Amino acid sequence: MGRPKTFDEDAVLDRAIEQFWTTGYHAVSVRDLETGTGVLKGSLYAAFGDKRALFLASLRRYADQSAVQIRELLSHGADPRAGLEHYLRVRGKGCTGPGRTRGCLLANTAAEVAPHDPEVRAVVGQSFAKLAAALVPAILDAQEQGLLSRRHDARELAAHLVVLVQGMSVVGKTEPDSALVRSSLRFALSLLENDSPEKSR
Amino acid sequence: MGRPKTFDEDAVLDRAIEQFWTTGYHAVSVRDLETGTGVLKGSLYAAFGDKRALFLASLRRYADQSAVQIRELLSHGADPRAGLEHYLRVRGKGCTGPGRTRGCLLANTAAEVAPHDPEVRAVVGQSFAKLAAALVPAILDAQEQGLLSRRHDARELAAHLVVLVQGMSVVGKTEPDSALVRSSLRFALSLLENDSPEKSR
DNA sequence: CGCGTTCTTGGACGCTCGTTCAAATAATGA
DNA sequence: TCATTATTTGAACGAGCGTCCAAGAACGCG
Repeated sequence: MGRPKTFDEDAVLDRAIEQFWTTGYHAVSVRDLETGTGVLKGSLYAAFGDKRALFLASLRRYADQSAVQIRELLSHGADPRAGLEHYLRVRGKGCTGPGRTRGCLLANTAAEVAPHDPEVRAVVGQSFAKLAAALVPAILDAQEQGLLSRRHDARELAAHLVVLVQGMSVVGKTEPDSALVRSSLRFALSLLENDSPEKSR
Repeated sequence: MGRPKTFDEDAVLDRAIEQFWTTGYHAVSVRDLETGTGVLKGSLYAAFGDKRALFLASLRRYADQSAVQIRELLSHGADPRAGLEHYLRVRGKGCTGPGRTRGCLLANTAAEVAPHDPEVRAVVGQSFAKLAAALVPAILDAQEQGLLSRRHDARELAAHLVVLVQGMSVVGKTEPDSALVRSSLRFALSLLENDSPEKSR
């Protein structure tokens, strides 16, 4: 009953994600969101609440999509080590090149909004923790299969990779094709090479 | 001649740095800067131009201070390797703990402003490049003295550390004492341990 | 065909933003 | 002492912000 909605909420969130991602939370106005999503402000407020609530919904959706994507990327290659390498390569390519200076919405939000909004902070923090948690089993599997050196602790390596990826997404925003990002990516890939003389079990 | 200035421009910049650092560029208003610096807006505009120019001046000052600080930190210990370790430790501690969720102004700016302002982007990008360039000789020295494995290319390791430090400062903004930051720091420190079986020359 | 209900539409509100500027103030040199 | 010059001061401005809401429009149902 009643007049039907003329838009799909998830589709609107996807458009809002794009805007918050490329422009930042404070720099995007509700009028911008109006034209960007194609939904008039009145309807936006009716559907989502206020600007902050719309942002939180967008952020949560982005975080969920990231969690799904990392699982896809990790299961890409022939073995766990190849999955890890693929994840790093995709994340690295994602923040170099023209039009690739948006970085990662989670990193952008961590920098701009997180310290001043506990709810936002929780979403971003938990998302980072989830990313790291998703890397750990891949690392352990690779180590058990003798594809990856046991020199490093799996949890520490996972944390390191998460922090590194966020760093790449931030440093990459200063240049369309950052030499720093490319070099640090190459270094990270070298960490995944099994240069240990140990045998697999 | 004329009425003398009642404030020191550098001191005002230091206060402005604090505000932009903790609150972000867009979220700080000129009224905030007025109260924060103790200088009325009319004088701020007379001395620095507009808000963006004041921000750029603050950012450049911060970047200069960072360049000085990294040299101090690197020359801290007994040898180049100890200097690198000290640099990492200080940067790591700097983004964990209560009241330490401001991160790094350069990283914050890279995330929030850099993509939309070429001049800002240049300052931040060059600053990152300078940090990496400052790390290279320390790494090379440590390798030549047999204190650091030659397994890794010095330039790549330097880039990696810069990106990692920026990543720590971003991830650290989501928690007062981030386990991810601590773990990734521990991992980075393990990279600096000379576990290579090679002899120094 | 009304009736109830839900969503859309866009004008309006109060507020704060960044910026400007004329008047007031405090120093200098003659 | 007084004209000159540089700085301070705070009121004022237009623009844009986020938010609200009354009126209109589109549906299902009896």
